Amino acid sequence: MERPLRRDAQRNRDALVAAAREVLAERGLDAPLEAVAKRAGLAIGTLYRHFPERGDLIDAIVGEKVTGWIELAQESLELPDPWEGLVSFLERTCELQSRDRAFTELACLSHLDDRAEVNRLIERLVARARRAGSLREDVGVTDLALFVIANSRVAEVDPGRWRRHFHLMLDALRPRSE
Amino acid sequence: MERPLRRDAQRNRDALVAAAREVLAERGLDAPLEAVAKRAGLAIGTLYRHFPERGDLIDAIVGEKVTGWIELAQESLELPDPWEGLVSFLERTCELQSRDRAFTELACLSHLDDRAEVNRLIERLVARARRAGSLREDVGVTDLALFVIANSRVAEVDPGRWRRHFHLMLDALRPRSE
DNA sequence: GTTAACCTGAGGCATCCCCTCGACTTAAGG
DNA sequence: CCTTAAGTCGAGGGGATGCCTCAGGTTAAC
Repeated sequence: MERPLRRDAQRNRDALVAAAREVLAERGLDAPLEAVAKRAGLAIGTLYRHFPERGDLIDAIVGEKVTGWIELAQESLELPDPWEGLVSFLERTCELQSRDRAFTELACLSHLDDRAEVNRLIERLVARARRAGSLREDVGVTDLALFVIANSRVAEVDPGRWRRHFHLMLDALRPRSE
Repeated sequence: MERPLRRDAQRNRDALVAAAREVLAERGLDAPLEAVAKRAGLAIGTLYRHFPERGDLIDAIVGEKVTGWIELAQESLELPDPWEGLVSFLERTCELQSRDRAFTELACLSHLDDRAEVNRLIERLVARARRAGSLREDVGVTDLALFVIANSRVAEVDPGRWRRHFHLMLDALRPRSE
């Protein structure tokens, strides 16, 4: 049923996806599709041939990013030390934000269904860290969300300094008396 | 030389400035001027009669906001307790951000000349708090700027919770051992 | 060589915001 | 009142930007 794409068509399709990754990272989820085509060195018509609806291309990229984020959370859960696990997740999330505007948008500004999955994992990261006494007792998932949201602007405005801010915030998460 | 405005003209001019305050607070510094006219219940032509260049109206509002911010810093410096002074400044700044998008933009995203004045005052707030031992030694003006920048996004995305985030951040500013 | 698949990019459409200007309205002074 | 200069109105011209289509030229594949 599914005829394979002609070789050049396949190459172009791949180029479009790669270009979309770059452009969305730079300009966010509603970057103009013409910028994507241009980056891929193709005409806008070609883009529409492969992805007739705006959603098609964007969805592909968003899917990738969400999957990547979920994997990140899972890997962090597998780290033996609970505190390190939590820090690893937060730090790498913040780093993604500093380099990928589209990721930032879906991480803190949108309300995807897929976020539910990540939220569950974050809850486990938090519960584990708290049980180990590494996290302030009154800090919950919501607070970490605020944390990530806060970083999104810092990373945007001053990409060279988000890490400094990040470490200050981490200090706020530790229990008061050691 | 300066004929006074006709009474209705003066009333309209005032209405425009008031409308601009509201609209800029809601939509940021580059809100469409037509929204301002509409809010004032006037036609766009009237707005242009009073403020022939875009800058004229915006500048008036920006001026107000900067002045207000400087006054806030001065008041905070006059509080007897250094830590309270710093907190007061930060908290009221964050609160302004939560209600005024134009303020947010000029407070963390732009590079006005007038910011110099505020920066000097902030430096004094910081120096004073540190001398009193209320502030972590390694925290400087830059860190507070990041703090304010961070809040701007939190206040935008989740206006009901910026205060919670604010208090967590304050904890990060205190010296480690009490 | 044939042909179906593919590529191209100018251009029509829509949205948004800028600002102007000629016709109309009204405050203010006599 | 009446005059008139000051003020108001809002349709509309102009420029950006982005979406998407389609007629005509190109090329992979057999």
